[in-house]
Amino acid sequence: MLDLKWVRENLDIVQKAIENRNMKVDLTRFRELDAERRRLIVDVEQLKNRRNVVSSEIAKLKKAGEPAEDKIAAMRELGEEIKRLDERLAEIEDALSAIMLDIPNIPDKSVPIGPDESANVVIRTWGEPPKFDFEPRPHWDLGIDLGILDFERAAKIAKARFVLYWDIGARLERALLNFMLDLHTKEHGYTEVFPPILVNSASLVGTGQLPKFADDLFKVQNEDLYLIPTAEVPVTNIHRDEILAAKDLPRYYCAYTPCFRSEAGAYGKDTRGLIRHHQFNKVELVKFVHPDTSYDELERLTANAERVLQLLNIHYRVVALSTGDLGFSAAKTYDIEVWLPGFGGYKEISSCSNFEDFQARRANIKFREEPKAKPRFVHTLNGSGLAIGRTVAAVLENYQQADGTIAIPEVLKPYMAGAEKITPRLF
RNA sequence: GGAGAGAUGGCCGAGUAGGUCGAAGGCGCUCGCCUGCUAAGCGAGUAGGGGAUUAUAAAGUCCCCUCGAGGGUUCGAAUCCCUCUCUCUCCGCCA
Repeated sequence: MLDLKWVRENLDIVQKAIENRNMKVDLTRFRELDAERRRLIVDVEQLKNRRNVVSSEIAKLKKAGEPAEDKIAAMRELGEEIKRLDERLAEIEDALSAIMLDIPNIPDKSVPIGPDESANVVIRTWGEPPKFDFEPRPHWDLGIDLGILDFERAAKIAKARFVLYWDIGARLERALLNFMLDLHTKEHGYTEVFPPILVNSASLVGTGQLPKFADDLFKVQNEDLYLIPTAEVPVTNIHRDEILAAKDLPRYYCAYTPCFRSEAGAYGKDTRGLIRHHQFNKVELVKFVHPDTSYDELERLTANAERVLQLLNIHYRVVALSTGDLGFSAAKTYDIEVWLPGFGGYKEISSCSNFEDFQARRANIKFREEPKAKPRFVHTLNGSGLAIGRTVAAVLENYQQADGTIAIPEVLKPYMAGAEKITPRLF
């Protein structure tokens, strides 16, 4: 959410930012509601002031044993008037906050302007695509033939876009998430947390998934609870409605959680393999930082995520998202796109964003510069470090051998119970 | 799931026959004084949000709201009523 006063005074900037995002929001209604709200506040508060003054006069009269019936009668009428105005004000404020919650974040100046992902800009690449003296195969073929990925049974148990990992495939998933958690906690200074994976609607409003994107979420029946689409939601909300001390910043958290997405608008997209599932595992990095440092922190966060692929020795590139491709809450985002030789292209494996104070204002996360200073909003950031399922896909495709087996990356060997490579499951 | 108790400022904790209570007191914290140093002591300050005012901002001043959340009763509610949420204790069930 943006600051109400700031929006009032910078309507043209907001309008332009929304257009750059290829979205529409009608700001004339905002202008009307905002003006009406302030008019009403002035009126109703004047009346309330009078009520307070006269009520204390009544108290004095009562104490002195003197009659106050005329004043009480007058206040009874005033009370009715106040009630009417308060109701009207509440309606206006509801409508206004609905608009405010629907306005996306303002992209940072450095974000490339463009209508969609075609305007994204490649910032850097790392490593090189592996060379094969055979035709590399996609991970789903490899996984199915090795008997470690079972899409058919997963569809039987749940539905399409789920997977059942078998044996060393399951271990590879677990190895990757342990490797990532160890890397970020031991070498990058993150504190590991393990949060609830069901969250309430207030948390989802805090990070920006609600009210706008309810269709993307799985909701628990008859409860105000949703399956998390990303650990960003519970972890960012750790400090909802809190005021941190300046010395508490920056805070770095990492979390492994499963993630659940309805993929409502994704029919026909990425229908094969591990790329776009209703349930997937992810290690998430979340930062709470001082506003002055958030863009430096974004660079470091992205570097922390990249480190995973570097250690796995898998080629990738980093892309700056354009205004048209940028997420609703983000001010700036780098996607890390991993090379998938069997699939024959790059695929997003991490999305690292600076939300500035957009989430902090929604979730009311503040800090004090000095012990007595006025609280200010922190800046929040997060990024995948990394999505596990897509990393499995990347390992399978990049480490595949001519005979259909998969070599195990050096850094994963300590996590693989002595296995040197993935061979077909025999039972 | 059943029964009971509770929810007040960063923390602890007063405050129920409704009337200067946004709230005593203590701790903590900030600033100052005092003191070779430290401790102790003394003084002052110390919730959040919103609105008005000033050409903008900071500061200031005035006002409104908030004593878990939302509603109600009343001229007036931390105090009374209703609903919800959470915490604790006991019982039941359960990994």
